[in-house]
Amino acid sequence: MKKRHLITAALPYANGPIHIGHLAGCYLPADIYTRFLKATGEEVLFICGTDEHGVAIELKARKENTTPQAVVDKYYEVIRDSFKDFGIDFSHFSRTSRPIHHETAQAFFKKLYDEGRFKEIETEQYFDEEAGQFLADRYIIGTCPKCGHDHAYGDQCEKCGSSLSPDELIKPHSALSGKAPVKRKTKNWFLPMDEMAEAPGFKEYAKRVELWKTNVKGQFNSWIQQGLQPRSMTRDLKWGIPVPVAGAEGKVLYVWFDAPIGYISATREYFEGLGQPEAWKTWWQDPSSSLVHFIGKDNIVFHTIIFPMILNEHGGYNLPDQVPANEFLNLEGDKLSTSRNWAIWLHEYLIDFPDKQDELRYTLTSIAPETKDSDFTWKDYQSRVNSELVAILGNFVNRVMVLTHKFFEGMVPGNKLKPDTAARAAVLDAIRANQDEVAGYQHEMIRSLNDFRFREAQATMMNMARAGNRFLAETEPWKLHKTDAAATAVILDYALQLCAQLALACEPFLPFTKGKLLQQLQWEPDTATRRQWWREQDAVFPLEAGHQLGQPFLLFQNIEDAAMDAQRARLVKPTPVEENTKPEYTPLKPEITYDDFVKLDLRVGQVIAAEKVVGADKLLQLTIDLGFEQRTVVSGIAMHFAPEEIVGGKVTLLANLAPRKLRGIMSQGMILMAENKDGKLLFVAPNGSADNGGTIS
RNA sequence: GGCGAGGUAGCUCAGUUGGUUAGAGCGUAGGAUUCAUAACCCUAAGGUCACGAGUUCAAUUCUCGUCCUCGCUACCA
Repeated sequence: MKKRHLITAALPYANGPIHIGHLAGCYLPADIYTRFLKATGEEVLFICGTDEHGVAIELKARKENTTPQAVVDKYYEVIRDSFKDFGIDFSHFSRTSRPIHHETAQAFFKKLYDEGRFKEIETEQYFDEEAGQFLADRYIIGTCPKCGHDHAYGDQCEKCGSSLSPDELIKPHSALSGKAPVKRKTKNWFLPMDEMAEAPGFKEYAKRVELWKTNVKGQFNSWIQQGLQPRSMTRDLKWGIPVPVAGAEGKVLYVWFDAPIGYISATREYFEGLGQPEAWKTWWQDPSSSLVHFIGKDNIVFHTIIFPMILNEHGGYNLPDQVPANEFLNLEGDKLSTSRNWAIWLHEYLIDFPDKQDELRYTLTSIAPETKDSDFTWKDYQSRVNSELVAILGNFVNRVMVLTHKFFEGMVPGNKLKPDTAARAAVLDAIRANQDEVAGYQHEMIRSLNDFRFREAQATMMNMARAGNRFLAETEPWKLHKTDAAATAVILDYALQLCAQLALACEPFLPFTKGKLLQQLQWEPDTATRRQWWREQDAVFPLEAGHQLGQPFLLFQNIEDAAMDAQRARLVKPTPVEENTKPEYTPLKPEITYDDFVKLDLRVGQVIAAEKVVGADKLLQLTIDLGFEQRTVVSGIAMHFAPEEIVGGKVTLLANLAPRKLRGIMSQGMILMAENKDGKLLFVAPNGSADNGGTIS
């Protein structure tokens, strides 16, 4: 065991919020492991932050008509708060747009550059002249040469599944401007990974990979055996960290170069905040520190090959000791998808299930995709909560608390009993047997945690509560109390000590429950007690005779069917990929004459009042000012706009449309709306200061 | 296309360095019980271990092939 443990969790990409798949695959295991190590008294640092660069964020900003900075600012906060709410206990949560990260990443690049580690290679890349930038393969669209699908991407055709290069596409055009891209020469800096794989430091590191999880080892070996190719560490993009080299204007660092370095800059930032600007080096460079990366399976190659290679070439850094990558979590049988909104978002979950963080943590850990993809269903969630958390753990604690209050006024009754009758000897035997059983689980759980088998560890923790329930069934203190109060006292004393151990045991998995349990026990374990239990693996019986317990309350509540039905109803079945990504243009209508057009009386209007139409989901009742008069217009835009956000806005009104009653309200005209491909409505309005009532032609 | 991982009870998952009856939790059925959120506790039923072939005295486990799921894919090997 090394002296200190640096734990990282994959930097979440700041183009959307966090969903249960992220939590189950990466952040929860990392948090459990960190909490476990801390409980044993180890020195631990748990580092994370948002990854805020790259082409996807640039495109999202463009699509939403805002800036990349605004996008990342928004999601940085959402993501940070989600983690906080779920008790993901980072030592520090940073972001890659901070100056300290830019400096760190640039310094890294500069050192490798100055030492001649990169290869400068000139290639031809597709360039969008109108957008003024180079295009990633994914952003070139054209007709698939194999199946004729007219919306194939430059890297792959989603319809027939064939892999493509942009050159193969028929009629290629840019996803940004729609124009045909041209080829331009550009210079980039490549990491000669084939050569670097032969470096002694890397070869030494490769040996330890043999001991890692099969999925990780498999991919690692696959890449090494196939032979590595040089890979560009710079990109022709705008949004990112400028390449700190002369002649590299307009180029940024490849996100996969800069993102892992984010672990380092976040560590630096953390210690600078503590006023110890040099302390980060101990964690990254002292060989007595271990480095563990928690990631999802999509990140294996970067964390097991590219980043270690960069660290090794830079020199002076520790290479990872473990990369326990998980597989993926599905939701109700389908892949999670941010773009298709097939997900359970953490911030939304807490609105519907306030104070039920541990219920989700428990479910996700019990189905964590440790060896293969797994599936989250609301039915399963309900079952885990009701028949495990409520029935086993919550119920055991409640039974013990209620019995103690009933028989001993809520005081720890003490454990002194002589085996002076056969019945009493049997009670003491039962306690001893149960102690042995629980100690077995304790050792097993700690073993599992050390081996990154968190699902198994959590199940073993629950076995302790099961043992508690069995103990009560065997000793039946509610019966015995009528004949032997002294024997009943020792039974409940032991059961309470078991509750205290459960509070210790559930800490990595269920931190909120741990707090509730301690509150009921009116007990706060000191570091030595925790450490003794977790490290030396001795059972501890910390509650002293006469100690006054708190009032019992339920740790968990049953989840009703109705709540699950509501959640399932909320999930929108994802549409097939091609339907969603292919822009569908409505066919043109038959030709009309100018005379047809002039029949329309279009006017500039202004919304001066808006309210929801009672009993209608989609309708807003608007009052439109036309200068010379005010109109009441009922418009089907309530799903897209809140009344208060549109008051004051200019609109285009079709003013001579025959009035029509909608939901009992006479609507005098129609508001013109544009619809984008996501089905979102946008107002069509004059872009200057047009007067209300002005004509439009 | 290539490579990697996976396909084991109704569900979620363990496991097998090849060897008699393949495990757990949940769900289901039966029993027992009433301190406890009709919860707990005990018992039982449930599986040609994706499919086909091969090696072997013996294959769910090793080899090859096929099908399916997921991930990665650097002009793709």
